[in-house]
Amino acid sequence: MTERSVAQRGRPRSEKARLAILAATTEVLLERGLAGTSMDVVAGRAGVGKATIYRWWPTKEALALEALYHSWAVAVPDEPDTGSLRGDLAALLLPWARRLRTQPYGRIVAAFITEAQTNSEFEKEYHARFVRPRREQARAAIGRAAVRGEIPAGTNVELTLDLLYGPLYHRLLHRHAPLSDRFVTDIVDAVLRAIRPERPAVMVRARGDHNRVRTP
Amino acid sequence: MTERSVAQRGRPRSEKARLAILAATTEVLLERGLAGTSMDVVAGRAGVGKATIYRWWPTKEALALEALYHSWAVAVPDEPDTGSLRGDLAALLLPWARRLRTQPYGRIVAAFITEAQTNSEFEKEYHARFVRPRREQARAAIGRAAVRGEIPAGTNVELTLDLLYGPLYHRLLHRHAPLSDRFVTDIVDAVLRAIRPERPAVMVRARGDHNRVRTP
DNA sequence: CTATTTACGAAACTCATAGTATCGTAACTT
DNA sequence: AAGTTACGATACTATGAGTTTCGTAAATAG
Repeated sequence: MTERSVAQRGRPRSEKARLAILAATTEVLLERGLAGTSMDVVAGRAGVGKATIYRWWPTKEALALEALYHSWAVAVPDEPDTGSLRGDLAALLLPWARRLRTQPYGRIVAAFITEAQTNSEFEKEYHARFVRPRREQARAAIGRAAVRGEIPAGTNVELTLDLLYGPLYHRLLHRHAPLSDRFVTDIVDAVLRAIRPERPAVMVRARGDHNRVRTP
Repeated sequence: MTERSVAQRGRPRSEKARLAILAATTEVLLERGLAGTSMDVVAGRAGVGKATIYRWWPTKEALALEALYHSWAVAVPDEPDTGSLRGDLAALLLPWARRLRTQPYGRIVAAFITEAQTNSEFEKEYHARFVRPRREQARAAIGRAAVRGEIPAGTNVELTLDLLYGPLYHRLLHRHAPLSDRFVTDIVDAVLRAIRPERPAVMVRARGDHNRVRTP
């Protein structure tokens, strides 16, 4: 989408302007939310002309999406394999929850979700950048747990993912209670109890790791 | 907020106009979403002047909130007591999920959630009308189950509520999968497994009702 | 019946902002 | 040096939320 052919003819795109625009956008987004972010303010703060922004991003929403994605692109945990599903899920969800509560990201995410309801191009990008990767990581962790025999082979994976992420988004968006570490681990524990084999083997709770649980 | 003193002096408020405004608003909301709903169109379709709308509602968002609430105010199940937590929760969640999938309510709810992030007056109203009542009903069902001994007395109720509603909102808003009846009952079953006593008594799955489970 | 009060529909208005168009200039390739 | 593309600045268009004005309608008070 922002690709350029190798052999370019005229003046090359200014990388400095590009980064300034992304940084200014994230800044204003965090200060005022998406609706409160005006393109004139972004252009002014980035020290560029509005036309320069619109040459590379079709809409304010597309710019905002890429800006937030860019600002989050630092330090992605990437597939922690702790040996237990509990550890893997905590490793995925805890850092995410921690970042979410450092700044008012909730209203930006809410605005993205709202935009995605009406703008299918935006929806595609939003899912590709913010939703699918996280689900894939959790799906992989669940897959490893199934291979280890830690959970039944027939586990409903899609349901499990929704049970994990649903409550997190719920609190992020409805703000009826904090996204605390405790909340995250409570969700993980609850989901593990829900999908664990019916007749729990000997292993019943150690609150630490549990290795190898055989399902009948 | 729309209250009037008993002894009124001038021309009384037109109930006909009020209902026409609410109906037109819901109609346009469903057709175009909140962002696509213009006050001129609502006024035109309701056959009223814009000033009449703004005399009774402070903003478009406040009007939209009341309009959707009003359109949903018909047929509220109200505290089903089926005798089992599973039955009670299904009775609460299934009709809601069914209504949500009959029309594009998701984008309206998304817009409400987004507005609530920035407008605290709106947030208060949104919670009072759309969030709190449903949570209260589910909380009551969980309370009855605890009294019956169906679930442990120490159950984390807030967590349980988020485990129930979170996944539903998640699919409503992210639209990665349908809000099917099956999904709803799967959530309920999973949550019941999660909060059921550790050492499951004899009762292990009947997919029907299960009455009275004694916790050690 | 008349005066007073409040609501009404219509229409013109203000103001903010997303997105476009124009312009003169800068930075690159051939 | 010529051609091409990007740049910042600025003026512009279009849309829509919310306000104001106006003449009129529906009620109450005396």
